[in-house]
Amino acid sequence: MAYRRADIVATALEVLDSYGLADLSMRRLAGELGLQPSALYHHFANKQTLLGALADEILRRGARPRPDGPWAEQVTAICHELRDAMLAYRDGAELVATVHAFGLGVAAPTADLTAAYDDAGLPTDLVPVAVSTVLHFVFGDAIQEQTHLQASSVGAIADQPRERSDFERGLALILDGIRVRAGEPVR
Amino acid sequence: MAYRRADIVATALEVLDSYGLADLSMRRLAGELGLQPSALYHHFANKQTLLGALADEILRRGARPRPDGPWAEQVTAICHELRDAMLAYRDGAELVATVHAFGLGVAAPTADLTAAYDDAGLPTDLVPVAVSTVLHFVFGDAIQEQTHLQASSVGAIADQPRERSDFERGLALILDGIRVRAGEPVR
DNA sequence: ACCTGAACACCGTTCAAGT
DNA sequence: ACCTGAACACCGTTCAAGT
Repeated sequence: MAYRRADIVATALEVLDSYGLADLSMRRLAGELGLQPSALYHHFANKQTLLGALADEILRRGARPRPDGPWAEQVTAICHELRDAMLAYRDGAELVATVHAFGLGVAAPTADLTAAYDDAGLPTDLVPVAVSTVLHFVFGDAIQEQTHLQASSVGAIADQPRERSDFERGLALILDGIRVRAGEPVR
Repeated sequence: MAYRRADIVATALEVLDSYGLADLSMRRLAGELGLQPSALYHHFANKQTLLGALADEILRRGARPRPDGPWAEQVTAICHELRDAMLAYRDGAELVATVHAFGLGVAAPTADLTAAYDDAGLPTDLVPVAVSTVLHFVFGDAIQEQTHLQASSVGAIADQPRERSDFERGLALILDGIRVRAGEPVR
C-alpha cells in the first residue's frame, strides 16, 4: 500500500530534523521504523530515490497559496516559499539542493518560475537562464544560512552575524538585472 | 616535512579526477599512497580538513594573471577563473562548494571580488551581498554543468543540451543588477 | 506484497606500539 | 616525526528465504 511509503517518508523527515542529513542512514531509519534495513528496498530502489521523495515532501509541506500580481512579485513569492520550506527542516536546503543537482525534484518551483518569467516579456531564450540564476541564488543563500545557524548553535564559528535581509537584497539585485533585460524601468 | 603533505594532496587530486568525490575515501587514498589509513591522520586532523586542502590546491592551480580594468571586467575575470578552476577536476565544483559551505576555502576569490566591488562605488553594505550573490551563482552553475557532463558521459539523462553561454548570460544579468545599485547606466 | 537474516564490500577514526 | 596493526562503530545494497 502507498501508506507504507508515506510512513517511511514521514519517519525519515523526523530523523532528518532530529539528527541531520549525515546521520540519516538507511540502517538508522530502518531501526526507527522497527524494520530490517533491507525492507526499505521494497519501497525505494535506493537511498537517492528516498532522498528525492523527502525533498518533494519538504517542498509540498511548505507550499503556500500564491496571490497573483506582477511577475516580480510572483518570483519573490516563489523564492520565499522555496527558501522557507527548505529552512523548516534541519539540513533541508542541502538535501533539496543535492537532490536537484542529481536531476530529481524542484520541478514545481521551476515550472512556477518559468510561468512567471513568461509573463515578464523576457526574450524567451533568457527565461531558462533567469530561472537557473534565481534558483542557484536561493539554494546558495539557504545553505549558507542553515550552515551558520547550525555552526552557531553548536557554538562554533562566529563570523559576521549575517544580515537577515541579505536574502531580500540579493534577490532584489537579480530582479533588477532581469528588469533591465525585460525592458522595464529600474530606477 | 611539508612535502609529505603536498604528496598526499597531489595523489588525492589524482584519485578525485579518476574516480570522483564519492570514491575518494581515506582508505582508498592511503592504499594509493602505499600507507595504512591511520597514517593520513598524522598529516590531516580529519577528512574535512584534507578536502579543504584539496579545494585550496584546485583554486591555486587554476590561478591566472588578472589584467586590470573596470570593476565589471574584474568580476567577470574572477568568476571565469573560479569556474574554470573547479571544472578542471572531476567533481571539483561540488568539492569546492561543500568545503565553502563548511566555512573553509574560497578566501581568495572572496577577497578579490570584495576588492573589485569596492571599486564599483557600491554602497559598502551592499558589497557582501554582491559577493555572495555572484559566488552562489558561480557554484550553482558549475555544479549543474559538471553534473550534466558526468550524467551524459555515463549515458544517462539527456534533457536540454544546456547552452554553453548560459554562464555568461546569467552573470551578465547579475552584473546589470549591480550596476543599477552602483548608479551606473545599464542601457 | 512485505519482510527477515545473513552476507558482501566497504566507511572514518582512534590508539597503542613500533622505528 | 612518521608509520603499522588492530580494533570500534558504523555504512549501502543484494538476495535467498519466509509469511
